[in-house]
Amino acid sequence: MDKELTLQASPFDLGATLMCGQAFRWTPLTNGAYSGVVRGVAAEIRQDGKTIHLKLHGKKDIAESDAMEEDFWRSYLALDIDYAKLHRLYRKDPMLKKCVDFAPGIRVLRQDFYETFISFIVSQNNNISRIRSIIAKMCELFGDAAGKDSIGNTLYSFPSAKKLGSLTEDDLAPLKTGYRAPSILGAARLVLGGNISENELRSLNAEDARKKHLTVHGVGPKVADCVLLFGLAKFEGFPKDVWIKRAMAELFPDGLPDSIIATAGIAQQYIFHYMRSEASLAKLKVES
DNA sequence: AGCCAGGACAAGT
DNA sequence: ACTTGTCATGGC
Repeated sequence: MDKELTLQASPFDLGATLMCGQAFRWTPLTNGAYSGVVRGVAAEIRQDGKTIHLKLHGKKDIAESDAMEEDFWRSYLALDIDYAKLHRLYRKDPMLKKCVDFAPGIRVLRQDFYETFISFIVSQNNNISRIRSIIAKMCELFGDAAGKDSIGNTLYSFPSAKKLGSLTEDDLAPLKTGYRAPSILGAARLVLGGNISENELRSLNAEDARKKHLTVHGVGPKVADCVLLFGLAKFEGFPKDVWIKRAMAELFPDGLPDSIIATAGIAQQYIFHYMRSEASLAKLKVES
């Protein structure tokens, strides 16, 4: 089944939102669109001003999935959240204003819990480029063909917990995930066995959901907060990776205002993107 | 060619 | 409760 949708979004920056490091499965095409697979649905998405165009392809088994529906994508892209209001709050702090103003169109996506859980276990002590390539290969080897993008590349779904959990470390070897391999398999098996349950986690408050995550081997404070934020839409999650630690030390020595605690993770994404962008600009300057 | 990366963990203070 | 060494791999 194929379907096209349009959505209205403002403020919104599709490219920055998909490529800022919160999601690893969107690929820029030469025509300015991005291709990816979300819940088994092969999608191509592009932005034209305030309009978002979506081309969806769902094979028979998922043609009835809610991921083929407009409401799903409105939620996925966080278009139901009043970002203008959040921006007004964040801009009360001068440094946070600077971060927001650098890329105000970034939104925190509501991604699939299980995919986020596995993906951020892969992410530990790893760089975004390599995380993307590892996950791409994982999907190619163990996922299912979900469709093709407009230039003919086959798009693969994220492998199910059932599939991933049935693998051995030898099976995973081609991914070169190093010491993370046991954690990846273990996490998939926890989901498969119901010990880690999306429904249960959603019913918990952020603090308890975080504690639950910390019981999983390979999941520490940073990954736990990424899953809370990106996979469970618990916006209190505030992942502290090396960039954020650097930003807190250099840009926010007095900490962040208490007023943002409930949505700290959304603010975090502006800080993260600002910090990484500033660093790459500085590097360019040195090399010239 | 090294340094670094959306870190976690165990062992040691 | 904090600090430190170690871990596999490849991007840059």
